[in-house]
Amino acid sequence: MSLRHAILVLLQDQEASGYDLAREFANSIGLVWNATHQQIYLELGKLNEKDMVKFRHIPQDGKPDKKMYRITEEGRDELIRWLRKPAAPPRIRDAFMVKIAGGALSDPSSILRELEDQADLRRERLTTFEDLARKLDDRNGDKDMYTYLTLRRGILDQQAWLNWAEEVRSELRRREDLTTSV
Amino acid sequence: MSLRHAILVLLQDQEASGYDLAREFANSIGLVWNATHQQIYLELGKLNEKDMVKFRHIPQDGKPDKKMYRITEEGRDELIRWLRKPAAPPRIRDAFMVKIAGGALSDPSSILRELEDQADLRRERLTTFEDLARKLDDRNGDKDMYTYLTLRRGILDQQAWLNWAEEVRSELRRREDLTTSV
DNA sequence: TATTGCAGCGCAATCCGTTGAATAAGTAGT
DNA sequence: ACTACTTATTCAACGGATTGCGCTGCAATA
Repeated sequence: MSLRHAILVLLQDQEASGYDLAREFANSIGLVWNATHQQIYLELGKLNEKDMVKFRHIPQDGKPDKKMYRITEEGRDELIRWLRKPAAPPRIRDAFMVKIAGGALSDPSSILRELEDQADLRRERLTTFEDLARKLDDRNGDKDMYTYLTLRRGILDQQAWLNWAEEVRSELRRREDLTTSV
Repeated sequence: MSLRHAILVLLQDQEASGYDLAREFANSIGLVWNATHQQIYLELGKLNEKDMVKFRHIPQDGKPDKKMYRITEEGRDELIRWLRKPAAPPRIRDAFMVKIAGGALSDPSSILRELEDQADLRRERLTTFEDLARKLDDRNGDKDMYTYLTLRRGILDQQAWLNWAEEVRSELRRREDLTTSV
């Protein structure tokens, strides 16, 4: 239940609209916490009711009005309270891995096909993370260090995944060799 | 929404009770898909209504009766249909990482403390996965290969995490040196 | 001119998931 | 004798999340 806290973390640095936050969830924080715009707008409403954020109306011409949210004292208190207590380990729910575990039902070629699709995705992520990390390489402020470490987490994760994919390929090839040589 | 399919994968090999499945979710498949027993019982109920599984009553003396579930033709069809269509990439929701991203608010020492707790957990998982993988090292059947690959995924994942933790430690130390030398 | 996309917000229905508890009887340990 | 754990299933309540839909209006593109 910490979409809430992810939002508060983002609002710490700057005032932002729901839309802004949704974009950041699609990029930076999305690395560690996913959320859609509906969820975000809903949560902002709740946070507002609890006085953890407040907003000002910004009328815009042409575009619809927007609400620029900022964190309040109560919000910051809540965030700090949350930071203090230990986080539950993330629960894992990886559909693709379920497929692998039940792989004996599929044929190897279709597994390999999907593996490559997933690998493309990971490679893409890897390069974007690496680019972002390179820009932060002269990390000075505390804040930069923590975003750098967050990115490093993403990078190591993608690399581990890609290494695993390599193992899958060679195992499946090994198996093919065994069966065709019979 | 593929708790369903994870269950079907497990039922493929053997008839099992909800309780059995819950245990397997706590171990083997839990590596890639987490679920509690309540969820499993509920899902078994739904699967039964849709005729994707059926069960027989086993009265037991001493222990309460159990329901042994097995997969049906419809269940197998559904599973195969699902295996064919591409899996959505898993959504990431890692509370601890949210803390890191907002780390500038905490003090480094409390971050390090929690890091070590999480690292303990990962190390523990790593050794259990490695033990299981060693037992499968003469992997022959297709099925064994896929469980082996699943385990490898878990192993590489834990290792990547622990390597990252090492980076966090040295970064935080570096930072401490900088600030204390001022 | 029609379509697509972006910026910006929201509601409603439903589904999924979590928490917490209840029941029931055996077994193992202090 | 008391406690705690294991086997085995189920229910109720709540809150979180997802899916699908709706609105406005500008800018760009085909």
